[in-house]
Amino acid sequence: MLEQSTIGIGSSKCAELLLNSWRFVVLGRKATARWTSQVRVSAAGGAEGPGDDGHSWRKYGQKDILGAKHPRAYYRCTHRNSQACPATKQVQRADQDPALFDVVYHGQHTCRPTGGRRPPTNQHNPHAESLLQSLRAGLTVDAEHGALNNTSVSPPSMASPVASGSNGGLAMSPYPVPAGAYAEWPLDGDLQEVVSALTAVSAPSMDCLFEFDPTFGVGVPNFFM
DNA sequence: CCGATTTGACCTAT
DNA sequence: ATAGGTCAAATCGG
Repeated sequence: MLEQSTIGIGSSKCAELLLNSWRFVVLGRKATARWTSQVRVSAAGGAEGPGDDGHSWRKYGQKDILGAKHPRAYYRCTHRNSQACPATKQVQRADQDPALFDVVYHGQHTCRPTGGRRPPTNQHNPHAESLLQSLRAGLTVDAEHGALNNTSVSPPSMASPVASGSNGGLAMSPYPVPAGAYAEWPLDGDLQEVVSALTAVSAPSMDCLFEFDPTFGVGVPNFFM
């Protein structure tokens, strides 16, 4: 189900996830990063905005940004009131490519997707869990503690390199993915692998899960699904 | 009717 | 004063 390939993992780390017709390029954040993460999302086909990332958001504002061609939209978790979920995100269309959106996530979701009973988020492996959750949602989280316990994860299974420089990523699915497609994301086991691979790649850096080279030329791990 | 979006005003840090 | 972020009333849509 999950077919992953990693290419030239070097000092430049930039993860690119291809999910159906959505492409996720995970960028990095600053050293002081807390729970924020940048994700560049491209909507394949003529989709209008980033797809559903697994959470329900409510837009609460929009601003024109200096120097940016397109306005930035502000969203917060729909369950902010009901469950005091602090998660928010900002979405801004990239200047050059109108099909690209930069999405910045802030905070972790503490809301329960389906009114469950266990305590807000989990206390067990905040790191692993949130990472998984985030990956599942199509984003990534900046590690704010170097402690990103890669301890509990299995050894990375770096697949053999694939000459990918090519299908930049729209080939898989010609049409936009309907909401709900996320239900078909890899199972935890697979995600674990992804996570471990990613953490392994960037483990050396304590502040950032992913550091990225603005000129993301080479050494880009790719994960295809 | 109710919840989400729109939009200008308001707030705050630089 | 300016820019970025948020509030909230009006509006929209199911």
